[in-house]
Amino acid sequence: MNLPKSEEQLMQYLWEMEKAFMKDLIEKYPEPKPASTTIATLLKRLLDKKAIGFKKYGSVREYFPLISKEAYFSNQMNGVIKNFFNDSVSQFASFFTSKENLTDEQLKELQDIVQQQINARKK
Amino acid sequence: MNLPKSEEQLMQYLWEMEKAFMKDLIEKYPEPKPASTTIATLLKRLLDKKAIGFKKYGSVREYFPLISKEAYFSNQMNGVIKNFFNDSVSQFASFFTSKENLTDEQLKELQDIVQQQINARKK
DNA sequence: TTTATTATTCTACATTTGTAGAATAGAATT
DNA sequence: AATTCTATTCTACAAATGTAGAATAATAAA
Repeated sequence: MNLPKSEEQLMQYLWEMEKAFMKDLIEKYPEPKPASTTIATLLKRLLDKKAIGFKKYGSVREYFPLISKEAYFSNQMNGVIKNFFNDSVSQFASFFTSKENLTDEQLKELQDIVQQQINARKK
Repeated sequence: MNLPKSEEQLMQYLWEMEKAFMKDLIEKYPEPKPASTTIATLLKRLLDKKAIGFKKYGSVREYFPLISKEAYFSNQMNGVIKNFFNDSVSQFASFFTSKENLTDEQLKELQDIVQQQINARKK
């Protein structure tokens, strides 16, 4: 699933809120907000793609994501890693740690995170 | 600079080759290759966007990237990190190490990479 | 119940993207 | 020189995307 920018943005809000009525979503947008019909269109397109679902409360719909942020993101990353680092995760990691402007603290954090992960696995 | 898939693919080849004549690019594509005019169109669009340039050899053009793979990729990543991890690199790293299906070896590699990076910095 | 408000669907339309045929120009080959 | 091949530009067009007005339905407020 690869969503266009505008829909991804909306998903972002929805992931954040977990579930929301249209009006809540509209509120999320910063000024200048898009027309409400624009948002309605996006919701409809996302429904068609089965990226979101809704539960009816009377006649009002409460929307919620059908694909998790994790799954979606993971998918995006795989694409990036495949395309830019011919599928080598470590090549990616290497690039990431050196080129991405990580501060020393962040690098240290990363070290901890990796260590934790390693510990968590050897059980 | 955010390029559409088809152009990104072409850039990918060009980054790999560093510089290339149109025919070399065509060769890069796997079967079924797109029509040569399709590639020509993409080259033109990339020229318009100033993502690539060319040097003339007689009447033949040798194309080359004007934006580096590093810069482009870095930009992509920043977008992803900003959108998905509200700008927190470590939050990203954490997600990456746990959710991305890293093998134990890859995780170890990552550990080394981080260590190296840390060493490289404390001069 | 009349009116104003909100949510949804439909329709519309300009851009952007993916793809490629037609036309043209220069270069290589016969 | 005539023919063929290659690169490039132009034009074209369908599909996807970004955006929103018009119409309609359902609800809430006057």
